[in-house]
Amino acid sequence: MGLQQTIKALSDPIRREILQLLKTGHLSAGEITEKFPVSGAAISKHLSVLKDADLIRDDRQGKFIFYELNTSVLEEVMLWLGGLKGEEK
Amino acid sequence: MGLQQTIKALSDPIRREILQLLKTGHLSAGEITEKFPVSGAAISKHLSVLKDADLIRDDRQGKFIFYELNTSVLEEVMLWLGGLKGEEK
DNA sequence: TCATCATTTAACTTTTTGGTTAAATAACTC
DNA sequence: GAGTTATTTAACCAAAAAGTTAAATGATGA
Repeated sequence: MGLQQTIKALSDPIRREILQLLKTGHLSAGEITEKFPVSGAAISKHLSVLKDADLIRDDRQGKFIFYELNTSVLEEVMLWLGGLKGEEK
Repeated sequence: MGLQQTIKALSDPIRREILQLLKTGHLSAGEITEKFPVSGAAISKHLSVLKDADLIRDDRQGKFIFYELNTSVLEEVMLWLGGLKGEEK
């Protein structure tokens, strides 16, 4: 993990949109797939990138796998950005 | 420009290091190149990615081209990240 | 157990990215 | 103008990323 993995995960527009979708609450892989013009397999890979970066958590409920947002890891990105703008006064 | 271009530019570790180096002040392309184990041409391309994203500005002084940090464009990234963490209260 | 549904994984293709070396530009100095 | 230095651009290559379809996995329910 770490900053590199987080920023890389954030650098794809579909992945960022997925995160935005999850702001409103958890969604299953299928529900997420419906929102994008790409295959379920492609979305599944995006989800695994996000999961590896710990930006989302998964929760299997029977047939479905629900994904939910985890923003805690964004802290490190914010700090790095803040550091760049010299906010150490 | 826009968020996508900014985050993409930030997603490479060498480019992030270049930005950090420029925190202390402007540096020429050659001075930047010295800090990394890759060719000047490779650094030149990184610099052009950063410049296209408006994260740095260049300033030719005779033979040298000096680069300096421009953090203003980071605002948009911060806002996006903030939005994701639901800081609209 | 079999059929079905939700999702992931495998195998493969195309595009993008980051690197290289060599040639082109740009500016200085003699 | 010729030679030198700083940097970029061109042409190319290899590895990584993102997509596809098809096969595999996991869970449900008749």
